[in-house]
Amino acid sequence: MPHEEAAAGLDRVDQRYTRGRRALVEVLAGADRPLTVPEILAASGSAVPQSSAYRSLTVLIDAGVVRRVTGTDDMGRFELAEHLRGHHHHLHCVSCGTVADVQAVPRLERALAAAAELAAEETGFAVMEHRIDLVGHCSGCR
Amino acid sequence: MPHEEAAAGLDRVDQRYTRGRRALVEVLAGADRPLTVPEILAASGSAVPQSSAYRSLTVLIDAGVVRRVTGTDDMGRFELAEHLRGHHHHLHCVSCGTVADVQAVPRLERALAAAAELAAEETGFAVMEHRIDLVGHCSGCR
DNA sequence: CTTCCTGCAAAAGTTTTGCATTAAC
DNA sequence: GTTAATGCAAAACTTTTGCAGGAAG
Repeated sequence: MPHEEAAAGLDRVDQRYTRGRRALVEVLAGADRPLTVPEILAASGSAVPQSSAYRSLTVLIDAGVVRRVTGTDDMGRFELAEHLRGHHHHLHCVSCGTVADVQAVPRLERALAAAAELAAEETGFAVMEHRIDLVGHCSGCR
Repeated sequence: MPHEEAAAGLDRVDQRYTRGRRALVEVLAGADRPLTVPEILAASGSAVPQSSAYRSLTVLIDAGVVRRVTGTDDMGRFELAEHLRGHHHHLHCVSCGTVADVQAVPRLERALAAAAELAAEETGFAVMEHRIDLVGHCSGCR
């Protein structure tokens, strides 16, 4: 259970670990892929109203507990942050929009880190993280 | 001018290259980064109404002329397809949401292509394209 | 107790759709 | 001339916000 980490993260930004926020973390911890807000609401059994979900997700992102992922459509998808979930990348399905998790490949990670640094130098961009996404058709949509 | 390519692409999917669609292609051809729909509308001087812009962009994507990019926020951003614009990647600014283009690095591209193939084998995903995005703060937001 | 979070409802913003008109071929 | 794209207006959908009530520390 990632509750300790979540509590610690919230504490860092002077936020409380309330019942609603705990429910959100629990839903995300039980998912094997990033979830949309409608999916989160359904999974929590209407224990969390929309507005609180959006507000709490924003807070959790701020606390470094949750990460927002954008797919091929423009619908917010949410997952636990890397230190709670492990480093991985995403497969985006162009037909149904679903995002699936995929394990990171160490060799690729090293190459990427180097390239990101290079790109940062060239552009004056302060790089915080990199993303590699593979886009295509998931097994269900083929 | 990418008009010939656009016309050809539309022809392939039995679509007409109309005045409105030409205007959209022209706006995107003149941009150095992916644009949101509001930005596109502003740039075209209200020559294209919202609904037509969305409808035409969908058609142009279908024709392989335009590509949709998703940033850190959930707002659609559009740019010309790779064969009209050249291969490149994106820098996403987490504070203002702007997406800037960045030239691709050949060495990295090779590593990525190999990794994408590997990931495809492991997951049963039919990979169509890969994306590398760097996320951070742009020079204006630092 | 005091402060912050929640919940409802309504607003704001982007994207989609129906239908009559207009333009493309 | 026929078919398909457009333009307007209004709907649908996700996300944001105001404000009174309730929970957390």
